[in-house]
Parts: sequence; C-alpha cells; structure tokens
Amino acid sequence: MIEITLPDGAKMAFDAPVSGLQIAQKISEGLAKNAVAIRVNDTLTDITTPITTDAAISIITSKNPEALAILRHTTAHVLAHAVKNLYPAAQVTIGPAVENGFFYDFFGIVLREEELPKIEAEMAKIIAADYPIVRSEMARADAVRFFTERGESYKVELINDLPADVETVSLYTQGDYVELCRGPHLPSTGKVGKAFKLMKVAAAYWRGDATKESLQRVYGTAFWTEKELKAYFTLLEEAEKRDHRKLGKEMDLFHFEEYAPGDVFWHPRGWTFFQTLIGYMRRRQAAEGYVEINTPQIMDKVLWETSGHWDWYRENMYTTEIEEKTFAVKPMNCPGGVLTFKQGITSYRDLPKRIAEFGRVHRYEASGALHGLLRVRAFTQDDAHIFCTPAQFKEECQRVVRFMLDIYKDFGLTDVNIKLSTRPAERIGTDDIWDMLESGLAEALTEMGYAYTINPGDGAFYGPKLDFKLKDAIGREWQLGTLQADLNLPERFDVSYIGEDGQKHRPIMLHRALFGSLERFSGVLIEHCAGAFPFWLAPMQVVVAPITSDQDAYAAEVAHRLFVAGIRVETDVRNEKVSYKIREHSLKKVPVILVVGAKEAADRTVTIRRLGTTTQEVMPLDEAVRRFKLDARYPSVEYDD
RNA sequence: GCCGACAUAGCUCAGUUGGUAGAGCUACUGAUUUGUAAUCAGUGGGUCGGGAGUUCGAGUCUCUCUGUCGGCACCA
Repeated sequence: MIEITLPDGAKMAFDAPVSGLQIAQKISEGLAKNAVAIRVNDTLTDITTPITTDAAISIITSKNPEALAILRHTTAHVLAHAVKNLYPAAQVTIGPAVENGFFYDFFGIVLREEELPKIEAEMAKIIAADYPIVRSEMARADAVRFFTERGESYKVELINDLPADVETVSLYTQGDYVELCRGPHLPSTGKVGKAFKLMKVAAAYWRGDATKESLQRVYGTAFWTEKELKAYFTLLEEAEKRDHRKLGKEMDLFHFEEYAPGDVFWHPRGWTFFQTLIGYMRRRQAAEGYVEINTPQIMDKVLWETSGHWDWYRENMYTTEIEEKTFAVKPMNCPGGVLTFKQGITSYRDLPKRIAEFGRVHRYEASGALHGLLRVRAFTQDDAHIFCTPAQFKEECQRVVRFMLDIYKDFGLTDVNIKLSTRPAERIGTDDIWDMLESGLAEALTEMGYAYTINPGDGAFYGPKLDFKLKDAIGREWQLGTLQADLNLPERFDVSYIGEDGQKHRPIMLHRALFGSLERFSGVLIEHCAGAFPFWLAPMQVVVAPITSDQDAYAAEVAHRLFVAGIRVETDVRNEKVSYKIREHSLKKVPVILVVGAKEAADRTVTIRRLGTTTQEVMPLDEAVRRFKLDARYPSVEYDD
C-alpha cells in the first residue's frame, strides 16, 4: 500500500508502485495530458517513473516555471539525436538547459550556421515520430563498456569522474538514441512540439577549461507555444535595435579603428555625453564628502611590484623600457591614491578620507574579449579610495552602498542585485584579515536590510568585494559598480594614520567605483535608453529648425538665448524641408526640436517637438528658455535659486 | 588567446560558374523657400581590409596578417 499526498493535502492510496502519469490520470484527463514531470518529496522526477514508497507529490505541468527547463533539456537531447543521425562521426558530450534556451556540445564535427535548418528538419522528424523517452539504470562498469563500444569517450570520461560511491548511472533512450543523463525528461519526443529553434553555432572548451579541446556548441531555444517563441524573437530584435555599437554610429557618438583595438575614438557628441556623466558624478561626489585627485599615467614597475599587480597581472599590463628602467601604464588607480594619501601625516580626526579619481587605465585584454564599449583595453573609472579606521569601516561601506543605489536611480536603474565575492584560492593577506573584511561587508548589508548572494572565491586577490548587477529596460543584467575592502595594500605600502593614542595605526582601504568603467556604463546606458537619453544627459539637447530662410535670424536668436542659458543647442538652417530635419535629428535622438516659422518669429514663440512624440506645443520663447534651463540640471543635485 | 564566420564608396548593402566594380542614402552643384520622420535634377566618389600565391586574367580560388562578429576562456 502506497500513500500519495497531493499539494492540497489530499491523500490517495495505491496497491502497487504508481507513476506520476497514473496519479494525474486519476485526478483528471486534462492534467494527465499536460503533465510534464512530477515532484516527489522535493525531487523532480520523470512523470513515468514508478513511485514505490509513501510520498508527497505535485504534478508539474507546462504552467510551472521549472517545466520550461525540462522541455529545453529534452529538446537538447532531440538535437543530439538529430546530429548523431546526420553526422555519425560526432561524439556527444553535454547539453543542458540554460537561461534562454539550451545548448549541446559535440566533438569531432564542425557545423556552419547554414546547416542548422537541416538539423532542425531532422529534429522535427524525431519529434513527429514521438519516440517514448525511457529511463533506465545501468551498473557503472556496464555503462563504461556500453559507451566505450559506442565510441562516446566523453560520456565514458563523465562516468569515470563520478564520485567513487556512485554505483549505477541513469540512461535515457529515445528510439535508437541513448544518452547518459540524470533527467528528468518529457515522456516522449512528441511533447517537444514545434516551438523550438536552433539559434547559432559557437565554440566551447570541454568542461569550460581553456587547456582542453574546443567543442562544437549549438545553441537553441524552446518554448511551450509558438506565441512565446515569437515573443522571444521580438525581444531579440528589440535588443538588436538598441545595440550600442549600432546606435553609437547612428548618433555619431564614437568609433573604433584597427590602429587601436579596444580603445575608443569619442566624437564630439559622444565626448559631450561622457563629460556630462563625469560632471554629474563629480558634483554628487563632492556633496558626499569626496575630494578629487589625479595621478600619473605611467609609473615605475617597482611600484607595481609593491602593490602586487606585477605578480598577478603582468601579462595584461602595457610596459615600456626606457634607459634601463621598466615603466608600466597604470592598470589600476589604487597605488596612485595610496601614494597621495601617504603624503604628510594623517590624524584619526581626518578620517574617513574619500579620495576620488577619474582614472584612465589600460589593460591588455585578450583579443576575443573585446566588445564595443562593454569590454575595452583603455577605460576611465570613476574610482575612489576611502581610508578609514576599523571602527568606521561598516558605516563607510553602508554610505557607499546607499550612494551607489541613489546614483543608479537617477538613470532609471532600480532593479539591483548585490553579490558578495569572498576570498579566492590565490590571494595575499592572512585569514584573520579576510574574516574581518568579509563579515564586515556582510553585516553592513544585513543591517541595511539588503539581500545579497555569495559568490564564493570570486573576490579580488587583495580583498573581498560587493558587486552590483543591474537590470536594464528590457530585462538584461549588467555588472556595474563594485565596492572592495582591502587591508593588504595599506600593509604593502605601509600606510598609517595617527590614532587618539598618538601611535601609528593601519587604516582600512575601500576601493569603489559606481559607474565602474565610464565606457562600459556609456554602452549600457545607450542600450538601456535605446539612445534616447534624458534631457540633462543628451549631448545635443535642442535643435532649432527654421521653416524657411526668412526665420534664420530668429532661429539664431533662439539658439543664442538657449546657449547662454547653458543648453547644448544648434540651429539647422539647411535648405531642407522641416520634415527632413525632424527625421534626421530624431534618428540622432535629439530630445527637443524647436520649429520656428513665420508665426513663431512674429509672436516670439517656439513650437516644441519632443523625441518620441508627435505632439506640438507652442510656448513663448522666454518661458521655453526657463523650462529647458531647469530640465538641463543634474538630477538629485541641490541648486541655489 | 581558442573555435567558427565575416571584411566591397562616408553609411547600408548588391556583385552569377574567375573576364579589372553597382544601387540607395550621404557629399558637392543647381533648382526649390518648404509647417512636423526622406523635394527634384545633375555631378563626384572605390589599390574590393593589408601582404603573398595560383591563373592569360582574382572582389570572386589558396595561404598569411590585421580587424570585426558569434561563442568559449579571461575580466585586478
């Protein structure tokens, strides 16, 4: 007798082992039809696996979020099955569900994008055949023999690497295709349906290890309905439209050259935008008690040996030999900040000291890592180093976190995910120090009521850190700011302050960047706003467009009034129709176009057309200047007026 | 760095089986003086990413370098 408890507490009794499917059938035909898997005592299992003991269960249907991963995992198997049918030389490795779909990695074949439709057609056949997907167990040694005979050496390696106490492995069979897999899976290939698509071919290292062989990866996605699949493609199209590399060209913000891969040529509009970000941050940091410094771009290698960077990142540093000395272009601003702090004697009364630097750093990133503004070799950090006493440590961290989130809010980035990265395997400093800093960061967050997740071993070599990940307007997550706690650099550079007791003490050093890299933040912001920056941040805020050349003089006057008010403005007096001018400036994402014709010139008004709308608003010139002046101010900054 | 793909006018792209390059927009000139996302006409504009090779002949085929794209690895 087996007693099954349903999610609502109801109990059902069965005489013999019973599968999820049988239970579902007993409840309703509809449920049985939609059943995808079953949760048995908190473990996801196949819907067809017999349950042999009393259990609490819930039937998983396509409505449950975890069902999607099962669908995708099964679709990955169908992909592997299809590839084995078409390319018998391929060896299968692994093929899990991932965030937006699934992938499968193959060894021994090279696929091109053009071959994907053919593979999809083969998958459709396998789905149409509706092979039952049957789970079975096999003794470990038998499984090794089985996959060796089939020439699947990667599966053999996977089995051999299982913990010693594992005696049996599970296999899934669909038609003549057998896969080593933990499951669970859909009950038959037909359940995959039609809403799947192979997306792209790519490469991946076996077991994610760059020293191991490169495998052929195929990415795909699958949904329960074709409508959802279509919605996903719409989202991808939207992301493509927002691509900062494309918008950067269209809006004439920046470009790259092969003479300087990974280094940005900022155009007038891009640079204006960039400088506006700096101006805003400079103002807000000043209000937050920071001072700003600037330190040398190139310094003696000896300095980097002291800081430890030479040992850790030599390969990624730009160096130059001059007169038997080796110099390095700075990859980090910290040593410059430390040396500046060390000038003179600092009293405990002067702490915390918050020293900011918009520091331009160079790092020789692997060529394949470069990606538009998002990953470059030369970038500007809104860096700051805060020196404080151990007693001030926690509160200072909280101050930074609060400040950081407040800054993000001004850009409409409110969905924040905080990660605490702890000590890596290779590091400097004693465990006592790491204990103190890690728990300090954790407590700082907990006290403020912020949730965080832990990234074990992901800290910097000199200290633990908080990383801030933000979701943009279309739900993509970006890592931006960081807050790092460090006692090691103060130690290495013998940094001290004089305490109340008249003795020297070691300060704690916080490294923090809110934008992170200005270049990267620019890229993220372009995609987040789809190029349509808020008025205060737009590089060209207003274009004055006269309708005929008779209004050129009035247009120039309007532009001058705005310029004097601090607005970034230009006139467009070209011999073109207004609709042509509007199209051009709209594509360049200028937030405001002021149309001035004979009426406006006579009445001393302007007609306002705002980006993204087609409405028109007529306003007296004086009033418009006053309004735009207010709109152009930095957000969250106090002004005297 | 690794695997794969791509590189043609300022931009977006065509270019058949190898026979020394085309379009639209832009730019320039002229006409037009225009009311909310492209006015018309004319004229320019290219060592087909660099180098080497095969060939009577290479944008097209081969090799190589550089860059870019899609991933992976990396990211102080």
